[in-house]
Amino acid sequence: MANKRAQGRDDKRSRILDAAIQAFSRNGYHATRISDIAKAADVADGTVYLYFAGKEELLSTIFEDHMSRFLEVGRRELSRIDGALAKLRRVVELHLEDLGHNPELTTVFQIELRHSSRFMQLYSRGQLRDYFQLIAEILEEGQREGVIRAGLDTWFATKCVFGILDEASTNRVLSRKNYRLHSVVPKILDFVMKGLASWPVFLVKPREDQP
Amino acid sequence: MANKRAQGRDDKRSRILDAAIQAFSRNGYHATRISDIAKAADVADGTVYLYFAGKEELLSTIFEDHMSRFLEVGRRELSRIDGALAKLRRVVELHLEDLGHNPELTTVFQIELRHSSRFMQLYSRGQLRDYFQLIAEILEEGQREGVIRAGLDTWFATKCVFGILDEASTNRVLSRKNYRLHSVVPKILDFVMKGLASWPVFLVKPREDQP
Amino acid sequence: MANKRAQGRDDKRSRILDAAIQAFSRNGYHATRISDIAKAADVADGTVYLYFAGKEELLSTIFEDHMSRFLEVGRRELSRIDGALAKLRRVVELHLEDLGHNPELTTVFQIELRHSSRFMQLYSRGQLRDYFQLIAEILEEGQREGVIRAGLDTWFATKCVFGILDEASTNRVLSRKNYRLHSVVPKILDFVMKGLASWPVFLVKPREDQP
Amino acid sequence: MANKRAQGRDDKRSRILDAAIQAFSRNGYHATRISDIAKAADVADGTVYLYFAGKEELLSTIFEDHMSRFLEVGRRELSRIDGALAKLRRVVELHLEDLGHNPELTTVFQIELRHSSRFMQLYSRGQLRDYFQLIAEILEEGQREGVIRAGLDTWFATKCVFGILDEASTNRVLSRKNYRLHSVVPKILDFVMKGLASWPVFLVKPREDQP
DNA sequence: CATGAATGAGTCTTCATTCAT
DNA sequence: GATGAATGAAGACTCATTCAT
Repeated sequence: MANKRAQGRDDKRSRILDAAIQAFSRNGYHATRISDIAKAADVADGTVYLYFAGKEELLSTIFEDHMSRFLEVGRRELSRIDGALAKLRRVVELHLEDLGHNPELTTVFQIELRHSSRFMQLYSRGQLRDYFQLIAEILEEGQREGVIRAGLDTWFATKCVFGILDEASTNRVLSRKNYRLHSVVPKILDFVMKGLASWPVFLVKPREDQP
Repeated sequence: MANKRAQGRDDKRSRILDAAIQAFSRNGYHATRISDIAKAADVADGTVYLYFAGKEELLSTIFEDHMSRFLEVGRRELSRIDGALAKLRRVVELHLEDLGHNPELTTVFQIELRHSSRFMQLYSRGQLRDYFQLIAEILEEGQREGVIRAGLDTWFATKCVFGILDEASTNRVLSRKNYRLHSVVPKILDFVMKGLASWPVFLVKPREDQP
Repeated sequence: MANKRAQGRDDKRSRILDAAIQAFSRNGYHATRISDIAKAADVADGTVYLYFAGKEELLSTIFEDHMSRFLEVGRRELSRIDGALAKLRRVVELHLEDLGHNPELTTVFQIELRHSSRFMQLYSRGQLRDYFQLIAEILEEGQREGVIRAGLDTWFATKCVFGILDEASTNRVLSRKNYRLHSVVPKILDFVMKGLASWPVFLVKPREDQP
Repeated sequence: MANKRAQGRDDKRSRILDAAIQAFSRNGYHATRISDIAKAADVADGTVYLYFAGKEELLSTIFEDHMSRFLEVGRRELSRIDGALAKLRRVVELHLEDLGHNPELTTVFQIELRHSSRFMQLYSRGQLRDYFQLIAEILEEGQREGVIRAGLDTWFATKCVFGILDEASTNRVLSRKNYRLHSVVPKILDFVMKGLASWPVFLVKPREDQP
């Protein structure tokens, strides 16, 4: 009975959260009314406030909940993988796949969340920082393995990698085409690993662009 | 006289636009009221509507105006530069510098603009596409010169480069530190050109990540 | 057992009532939520409705309960006192003391109760009328004793006395100073008995203000 | 033209204020919706906020506006009257008449205003204090003339007089009978001047109630 | 009797936009 | 062209009350 009630609670919370994701992604954060969400979740307007402090918390909860699960899954998977390159590939796949499984969530993350005044806080600390840390550790592992250039500022490189993944995600959302992940992932890895330069550049005048 | 009148118009238009940039960046798009902008521009509320169709157009005009000028300057400068690598370096500099000269504009671009429902349209077409084109042409020129890998999907690579630049801009806005551009630009170029991989990886098994 | 159960009921009822007095006086009737009262009384929200029909009844019950007790005590005490003047003095003392012993109750009576739409009904009938009656009877007794002017409209005079007592109570609440009752009571009696006029006025032209 | 506009402003302000008095007195402060007031004043809801900060300010403005006018008229009239007793009589008349001319205003003052959280501030300072001062000065003048007992605490006596007047006003509102002022005023003056006591009391044992 | 999760009606306030002057 | 007073639609949030357990 207690179980049933607890399930009822979780059930309602989930339904509200799902409805919010749908609504935010379809109509945008500001255009979405609490009453829309409540109606879609089949609860009363006031019920939303039993689970969330307000509209903004709904948005940040969506982010945090999803990010938590993503990080958890990511860490678990990566712990089973050997080799920085293989790990990196998996991260790229997860980043694109994960959001790919829930395109509406992607819209919320890529478009709506950016606007939130709270996003700046979420950005630099909290779970997004954890994600950065996850990537940075892979790069450092790669350096120890020798497959990633020593001397590279791994935190800076992490931001670059994230920028590319983020841009790829945004692209998927905006282009609405069903990007084929299996074709995008290798391209990203190729770029991330080898950059733009053709080898001769390095072989002949490897330090041209370094001061 | 006609000139003077035209200047009067332009003057007012500029003042409104400047006020809008300040206000949007300081308080965010939604928290900014037309009356705030009008007061800061020293015009009546209604006057804003003589120059702009509404609040949203104010935002898109900021984007378009600035992007136009940026592209114009960019194209002019690049036409005087020889060599794809030198051009690429200049683009990176311009991207970061330009927005760097007007940090408030950066905020508007990186945070507020993303939220606009019209941004999706602006993103895929219009001037942002022109900007992508500018970069893509450099990459293609580099391929012809042999300094950039042949066989690289230049449009895809352009998106990657843009993702990195965009992330770098966002970082500057959010970290509020005075990023020293002269230290960031070389790091970006280094990453963009050489990627993550240490050379031995390529020399030993150059196609590991290619299907 | 029935007793115990009844005590349980009364106990809960009392706790709710006490909590309501505290809350109403501290935050005002409208700003007080039923849930505040329930929490302070350590019962569930719904339990409040087992004892009271609603928020409004809580307010009127506070008034009626207290007024009943006040009248009961008042009548008992007065029955043991001889002489209208002594009785009057005791009424003044009781009015100020009683509410004085429970300043929060005073706030509820002086400030919150006035606002109740039901107050108008309570005012003209019910226990407040009983209180008026109590005072009026003293005045009539005084007339029979000869210590109070014959020909005085006792009902009207009662209202005057009440007005003074009420104002004194309000003053105590608002000034938050600890009015010393033993100094206020004689002043009130002095005013009530002798009024403003200096004796010569009466001696020379005693009926100036009478038509 | 400027005049017309200014008139338009004042006109609208007045209409809103009048509508608010009607509405507050008929339905009570809390039950009155801004939209009710706006509709009755024949303006848009938002217009109310161009003239008043909110609902509460509407209430306090009604009080202050009216009290100002009342005090102004009172002071002017009293300056033309000689003798403290005559002045006192006029104050009683004005108090009852003034509110009598606008019974709805009386309801607002006697019932609704008391509930306002701001009333406590208004009570002890501001214009109500000015009113107290007005009465106190008459009493002091009466003491100098010798018609009012020397040694009387005039500030305390003022509160008593006010309490009586206030109670009389409340009575009028609640009883809804058309109190005949010309019969109430003398009764009040009689009570206020002579109190309850029959003369013999004073003549025989004048200080019985003084410590 | 007691609980407290759920309900949903109710409203103040903001502010983009208009238009008479 | 310029003004700024007026408009009125729109919506997040509260909380008294209910009722299934």
